[in-house]
Formats: sequence, C-alpha cells, structure tokens
Amino acid sequence: MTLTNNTFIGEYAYALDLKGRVNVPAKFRQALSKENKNTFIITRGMDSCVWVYPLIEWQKIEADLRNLSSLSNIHRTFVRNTARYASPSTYDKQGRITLSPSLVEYAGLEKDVLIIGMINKMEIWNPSELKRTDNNTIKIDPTAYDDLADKINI
Amino acid sequence: MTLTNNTFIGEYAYALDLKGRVNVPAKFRQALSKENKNTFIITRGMDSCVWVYPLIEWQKIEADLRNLSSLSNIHRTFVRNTARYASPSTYDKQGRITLSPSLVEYAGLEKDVLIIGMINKMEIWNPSELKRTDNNTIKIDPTAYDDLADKINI
DNA sequence: GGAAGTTACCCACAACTACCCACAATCTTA
DNA sequence: TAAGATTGTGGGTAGTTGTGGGTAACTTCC
Repeated sequence: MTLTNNTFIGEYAYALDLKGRVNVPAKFRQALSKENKNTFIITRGMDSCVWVYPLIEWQKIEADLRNLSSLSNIHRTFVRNTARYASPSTYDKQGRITLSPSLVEYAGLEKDVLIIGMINKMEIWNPSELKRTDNNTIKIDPTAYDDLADKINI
Repeated sequence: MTLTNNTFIGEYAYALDLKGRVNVPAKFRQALSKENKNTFIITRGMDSCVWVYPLIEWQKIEADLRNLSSLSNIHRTFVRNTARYASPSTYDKQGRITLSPSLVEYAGLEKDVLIIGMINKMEIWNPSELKRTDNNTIKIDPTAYDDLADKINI
C-alpha cells in the first residue's frame, strides 16, 4: 500500500547505527522513487530536529532562493543560512540514509530516533527532545491553535 | 551522488595549503564538469569571502553587466568593481583550485576554511569571519529576515 | 642568457564513504 | 500454520576523496 504522491504522514521508530545511518520508512520510499531519483535533501529543522525533503519539494525552495540577488545583504544571509546546512543524499540498497555527525549533534540524536511525516517532508527526532518541544509550544500560547481554526477545516 | 544542475548547497571544511590550494567539494565538481569545461570564475565576495562561480552562472552576470550603460556613474563603478577582481581558473587532477595571495588576504583566509554552497555559486570563508558577519547581519534587521522566511515557505 | 622565483602537473598515501552481503524479525499469502 | 517475501540492523571491503610534497616547465629580472 503506497502513499499519496510525495505526501508524508505517520510516525516510525528506528535505530540510528554507529555509522550515522537511519532507515527511511518503507512507505515513504515508495512514494519517492520515481520523480525524485531516490534523492533527498537533508538539513537542519527549525526545531531541534532534522528535516528531510524529497528532491521535488526542495527544488521549489531552491527556485525561490535563486531569485534573491546577492547584492542585498539580508538576501545573502538568508540564502547562506538556508543552503549551508542542506545536503543531498540517496538511500542505500537497504533503504537507509546517512546523517552527518554535525546534523546528529544539532538534533541531539541518540540511538532511538522517531521519524515523523510532515506532509511535504519528514522530520527525524530524538523522542525526548520532541516531547520537550511539544510541551513548551503549547504552554507558551494555549490559544494559538484557535487562530488556525478558520484556515483549516479539520 | 551528484547535485541538481549547477546548484550548490551544503557546508564543507577544508585546509588551505601552503601553495594557496583549496579542495573543491566532490559534489560540486560533478555538477560542473559538463557545460562548464571545469572552469570557474573566482572573485571577491561582497562580504569578507571569496566567490566562486561556475562558468555558466558567471556568463549570466556578464550578460547583465553588458546591459548597464556606462553613461551612468554608478553603473560604471559597479561594472568596474565586479569585473576587475574576477579571474578564471580550473581545478587540478585532485580537484583543487589555487587562490591568489591577494584573494587570500582579502578574505582573511587561514589554514582552516569553510566552503558554503550558495545555490548559484560557492563561498570560501575563514570560519571566524563568517560567524562575525552572520551575527551582525541578523542583528541589523531581524524582521526583514523573518519576512523572507515567511515568503519562501520553507 | 642564466639564476631565482613562481606556477602547473604528477604521484603517494591516509582517511573516509558508499556499496555489498548477511541475517534476524516481521508481515503476507496460500 | 507454514513458506515466502519484505523490512530493519550490523559489519566488511573496495573505491573515492582530501592532503602533502616533488619535479618539470615557465616567468621575471638582472
């Protein structure tokens, strides 16, 4: 049973091995193989996690970045900070991607990791880090969800 | 694993040797070889860094410069300063380019350098210089930065 | 024209990465 | 329930990548 086109949902628990490899959920692999040439773009997430984009999704971001002229100081900085932590990767014959030591450190990943579908990308978390982030966010602004209510008809 | 067409992303740490040579990240080399005839245009960056364009990207800039009339003072100055520091270069059999002493001095490069993918070009930095520039820019105008992030929909 | 300095090309080696194989655990199907 | 297929995890190895240094060709300057 494969997923909708390039759409990631669900939660999966895997082990990060000593070489920095993590499994990509089988369901996600199938949704990716054709147009994306088995390629992901791996980068820092905005929380303490790793973001993994399928090539097609990343190319949308890339196209936007291309339109920012380096004559502008703030544009340069933005392009740099977006591009700098990203790197392409394919999964191996067993369906795993390799995370760089610097990404593992950034996200505070240990042996047990959680992969979460985020519709257009997936996230890789240290489970305890996720729990903390989650608690904090909702504590800061308990009514934040309410503002979304008229945008999303759940 | 090769990159998207002529697109540079990621961050790589290398050593500048006594002869002024730096490695070009293997991933960048592959994206370049065909249309670009292994040729780069190396020049001063707008921050304290070195910019390295693949030939194809540089030719786009050249085309734009051709359209700036020399009747305008500011145009003349801009064309002059863009053209004067640029020089072509190829990488050697081991994949390294040689930087001129004047560029090394301009960017304040020492032994450890950081190469950063900037979508249409790459930058060569002294890591401590980069940290300073980065902090300053975001401090100057944090909301402009957020506006960009919002527009690009990362 | 010859010496000194500079540049470009070549070789060598250490470190790392990607690829391959193996096997256990889980799921599917008959 | 048993057999086969798929999925998740570990480790070995060949090939690639990064770095240093040597030598020959080419410039520059007296």
